[in-house]
Amino acid sequence: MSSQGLLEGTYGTRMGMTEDTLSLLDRNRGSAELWDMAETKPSMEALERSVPGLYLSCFDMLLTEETTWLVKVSEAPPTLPVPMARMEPQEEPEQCPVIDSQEQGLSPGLEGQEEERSLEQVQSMVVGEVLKDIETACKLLNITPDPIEWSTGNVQKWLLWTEHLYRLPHAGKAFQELTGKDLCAMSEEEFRHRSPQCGDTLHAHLDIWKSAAWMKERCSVGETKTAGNEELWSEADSSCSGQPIHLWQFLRELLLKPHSYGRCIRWLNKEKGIFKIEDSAHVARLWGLRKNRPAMNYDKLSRSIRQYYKKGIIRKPDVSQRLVYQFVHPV
DNA sequence: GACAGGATGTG
DNA sequence: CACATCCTGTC
Repeated sequence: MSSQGLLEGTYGTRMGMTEDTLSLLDRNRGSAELWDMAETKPSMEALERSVPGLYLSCFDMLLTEETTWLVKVSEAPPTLPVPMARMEPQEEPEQCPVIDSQEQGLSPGLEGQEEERSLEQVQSMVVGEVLKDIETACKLLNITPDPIEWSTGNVQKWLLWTEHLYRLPHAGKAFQELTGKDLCAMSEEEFRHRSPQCGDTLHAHLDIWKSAAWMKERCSVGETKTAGNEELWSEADSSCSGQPIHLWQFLRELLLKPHSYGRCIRWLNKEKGIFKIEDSAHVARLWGLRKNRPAMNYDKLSRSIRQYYKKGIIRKPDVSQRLVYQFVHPV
């Protein structure tokens, strides 16, 4: 089968598939209460924990529950729930011997591992494609990937785009005068209230955008891209020790991973503990992300660093330079 | 924009 | 207590 044929087949079945997979996503609304909480109080503490879980479980469901479905419709390859049908032609059904052998019950011992590995591959590919498609949409619409930053105009653009992509009835009016922040704080319930026909669908799509923005922030420095999934979660090392992370610990963490963060913070003299913040805005954004402080900036971060002067944790080096600090007790 | 540090509020 | 936020002022 030619990729042309695949494309057509995909396109033809897109609507049905989309609805199916979206309703799947909807069943995963376990975290909905958390969003509701965020609505009453914009402290989005629960967000950090809920989003990655939601994100992973979304694709988890796609990749587990739907596996048989994925295999069986190999004549008419499936679409994924997000605008990423374009990736399909690259993945011809003939290219999946693993899944085929599974269908025929071959080598049951290898099956599990092989399946797991191929699922992982598919998963990271899916994540990558989602991010890519969001990026494309952003360029096209001239909006930022993070919904929280959207103006009312941006929200309308996104609505038009999503409606167009999924042939949804126009619901822009129901969401007029809402900013991205408003939208992000809304529960699925409210979405449906404003648009009974497609509120849930829109809410599900917004969730994906939110998760993608979250992911992107986590690995935006460097070209970690999709491959760095494992590294992303192991990054929680010092923060999972229980207590909330301190700023100086966080800075140490970043300095420990020059591969990921070397562009925004690096050692000038590791032995003496002297480091330089190369991209103040970016470091501040990462700190804000870690602490769930969207309004964090370098002005505030540096004020916190200055509090360390008195405590003897961080100081200015003997020859004071812009954006250069020194740990008083280097490791 | 970086930097210094006071004042005040918060979980 | 460890910031987060805001602010005045200097370089």
